[in-house]
Amino acid sequence: MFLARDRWLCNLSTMEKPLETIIVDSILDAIADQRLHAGTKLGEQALSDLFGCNRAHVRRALGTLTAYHVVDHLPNRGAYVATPTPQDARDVFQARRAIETVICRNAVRQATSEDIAALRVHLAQEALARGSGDRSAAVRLSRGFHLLLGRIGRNPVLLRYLEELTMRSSLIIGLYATGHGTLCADDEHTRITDVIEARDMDAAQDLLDQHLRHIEAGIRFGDDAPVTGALSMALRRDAR
Amino acid sequence: MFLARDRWLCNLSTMEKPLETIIVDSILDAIADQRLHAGTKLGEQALSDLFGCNRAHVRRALGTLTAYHVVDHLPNRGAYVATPTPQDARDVFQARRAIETVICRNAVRQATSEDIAALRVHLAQEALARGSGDRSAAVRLSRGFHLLLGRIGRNPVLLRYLEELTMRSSLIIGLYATGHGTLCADDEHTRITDVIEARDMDAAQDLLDQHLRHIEAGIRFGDDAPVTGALSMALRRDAR
DNA sequence: ATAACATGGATTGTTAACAATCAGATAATA
DNA sequence: TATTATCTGATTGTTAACAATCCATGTTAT
Repeated sequence: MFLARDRWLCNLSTMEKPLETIIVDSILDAIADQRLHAGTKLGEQALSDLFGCNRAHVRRALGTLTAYHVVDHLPNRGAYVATPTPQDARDVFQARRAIETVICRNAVRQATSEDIAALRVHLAQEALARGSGDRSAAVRLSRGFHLLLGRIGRNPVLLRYLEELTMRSSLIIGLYATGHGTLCADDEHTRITDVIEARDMDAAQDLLDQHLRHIEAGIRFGDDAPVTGALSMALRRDAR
Repeated sequence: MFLARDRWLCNLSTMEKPLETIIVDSILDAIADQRLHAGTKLGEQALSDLFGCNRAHVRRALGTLTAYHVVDHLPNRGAYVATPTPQDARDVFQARRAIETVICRNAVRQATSEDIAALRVHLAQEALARGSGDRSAAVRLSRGFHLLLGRIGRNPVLLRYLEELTMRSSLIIGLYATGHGTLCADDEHTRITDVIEARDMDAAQDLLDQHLRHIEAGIRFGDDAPVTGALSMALRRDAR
């Protein structure tokens, strides 16, 4: 009895996450922030050195990232940050429309006043980042808005898919987005929030659908080779 | 040169899948067929003996199954076939409606005559299984119909989610389904196929949505403790 | 008799050494 | 010179031994 309680307090105090989760989240954040570009190799040794841990842990982390389809795993060759094709991009955005419209309806139905307040706070942060011209922050916060909506919707299944899809979207945008394009139509997030607060379910669904179509339309495919990372797919023989 | 070609031919002839995939698919099939019930422990030693392989392989297979949310992994305690709660069930079916309605529209748009033929063949098999009263075959084939639809829709992202959701649905139905309930409204599959062949997108979407609602309605929650497996959660101290 | 406490066996988690494979560089040959 | 063959260093994949944890049984004390 005492022992169990002590261990519980200990876990609470140190609050140590499982090591694998730390690695996964670090890589995911680096990709979302576009500090890790598509095609860069994720060597096991390099990562285990970086995180000061065993190679087996890195290996498991890369496994879950592969399951997320955010890294490609080539047998006997290693793990690379995925390089989504234009068709991948279309599929991802269609899936996003399917899932996020439902999430949006859930959000309208279940949003508390605290939820609305959280959305407002987030919108302010987005405006700030936009004002300071911080591109990677803008991309990260844009994703954050959609994730926040997903959390408000309170369907863990849909939320998990949304996490994966927004991650892949970050990769896609990093690869294909135009420089000054309609990347993050800022006020659209604001209007969506307004409509959610007004409890207009259909309007919210329509606005979100249009929002996603705008983002997808702001991506230009196929013009030239996508921008890949330092140790990139372009350097590998099978990527030509 | 010769060596490479020989190895290729060898791989083609034996067609040996990666070992981990075999384990995952075996367990998945056993769950879909309801030969593995919710709550049964999946011991690493037992599985490595069963598949005649290393424990590390089993460990990775259990990892991907955990990612699918089809097994729960309790640290230092092992892996157990997941026991979805009624709330899980509602979330899963809402996600299915969100995804499968879009898949259905894709199917109407892209179905070839071969696709329709494949659907008809599948319907015949379903009718056969129903006639012979083979319950587990009926469940498996019912899932197969939805997966076939997903393949016809030709969106790999949505298809992957559908695979996971139908798997979890099999678990849910095994746990909560009523004995003689409206488990698999057989003719609904037929009507959906008809409407797809007639290229009526809206009708197909509506029919599929209703079909999923019927399945969900045929599940009774909360009456008494769900039916768990031999070495079940019910036997474990924290499951009471 | 019941509750707290130790002990043994089994199971999971971790680590490091070993084997297999691949990419790049060097050398050989036409 | 261009092409092929071979070799080497590095990286990934596999295996088995070791450590830590948990569950169940049996013991002791109140």
